[in-house]
Amino acid sequence: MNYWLVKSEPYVFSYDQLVADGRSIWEGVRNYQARNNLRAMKEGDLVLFYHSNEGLEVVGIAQVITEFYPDPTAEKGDWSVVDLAPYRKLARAVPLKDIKATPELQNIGLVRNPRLSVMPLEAGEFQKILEMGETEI
DNA sequence: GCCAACGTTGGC
DNA sequence: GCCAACGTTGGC
Repeated sequence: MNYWLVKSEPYVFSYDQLVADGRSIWEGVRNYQARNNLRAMKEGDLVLFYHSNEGLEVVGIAQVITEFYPDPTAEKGDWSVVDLAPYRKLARAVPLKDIKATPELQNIGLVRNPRLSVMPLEAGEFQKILEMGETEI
């Protein structure tokens, strides 16, 4: 089991939209590092869902339901997508400022490389954010 | 709306 | 292959 965090601008695609749709293709990644992270995802992996630009908080957990395949929206280039389904909404959203204020979370991509849209998390980091979100899985 | 950080592009 | 210029992202 691996753990991840993805970012989405909520006015483009929010966690609530994922819940409403039941599942979603995670399309449009055009960054090699983010793509490689997508490709490392395994079915069943859990993915924290972060709202960028607006909200600026981790709002829920998604699950990888289909491992990577070619991005149908890519006209050229070697890009990949996965399919995600909603897993559980956090009881309490975890704001970026709280993450930045938490010593155990100083190494995650949100803090170290704010522009990366798909990033791995250590199990301990994932668990810490769940605790902050008052959520158990 | 600004701007810093980062990634990509393209001229040499 | 280097590096300057440019574009994009995303927090503030």
